[in-house]
Amino acid sequence: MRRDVFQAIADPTRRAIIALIALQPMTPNALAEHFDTSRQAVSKHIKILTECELVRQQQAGREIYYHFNPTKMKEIDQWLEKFRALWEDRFNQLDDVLLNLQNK
Amino acid sequence: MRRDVFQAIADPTRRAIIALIALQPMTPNALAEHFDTSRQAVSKHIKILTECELVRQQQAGREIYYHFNPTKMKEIDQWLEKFRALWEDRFNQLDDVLLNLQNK
DNA sequence: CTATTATGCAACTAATCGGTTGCAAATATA
DNA sequence: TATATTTGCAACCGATTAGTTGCATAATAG
Repeated sequence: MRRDVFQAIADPTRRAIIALIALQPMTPNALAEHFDTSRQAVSKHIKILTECELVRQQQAGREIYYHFNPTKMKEIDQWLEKFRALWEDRFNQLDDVLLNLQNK
Repeated sequence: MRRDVFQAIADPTRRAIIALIALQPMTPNALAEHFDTSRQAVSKHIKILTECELVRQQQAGREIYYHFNPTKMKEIDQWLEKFRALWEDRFNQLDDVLLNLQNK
């Protein structure tokens, strides 16, 4: 199934999973303890994150440690890049306004 | 209805709408011409974008011009900020690798 | 005034989503 | 070997999603 990074981060639970494993790799069971849902539900989220390569797995016996893959997050950053100039412009305009107020 | 910016940008059509009106404010009809769907479908996307304040409207007679609101996009940027250090670290490590290769 | 145009809203629909439970496979432990 | 643990997969379910069509409303044009 073709997965999209933007769709992957749309869900708050998935964003929380990303935030957790960004700190340290975790197993599905360990992750599930942080949420109010079943392990299987968490596993489904992990599967989606894996499919769009936001997450990588590392087998350790019967346990699987899931790692965060930061490079994939750059896709979002690159998309934002196009608009960053716009809100920075807006800030510059705000700066001008504040400057004008000060000069009065 | 409570809307989430992350959910709003999850849909590719909505991202395309944002990209279009970021260049210049547009009416729903004008927007719909860029897509392979009905005007009403586009209007529903606009509604979602408006609810989460990514888009603002300006009435001009019977026409409504929709504007992009860049400040709301900052929410996404701020969320990314937490992870930016991680992929920059990764780049630094890559730099080290390249440096070591050069020294050989 | 009448017709046309631009828009939003409501109702319906198929597909997807996020959740559940049950089960099978593989590894660790007693 | 027998049992417990960790995990993924499949089937099912209710809610949500993105799309459609039809219609009402308001502003413009003839």
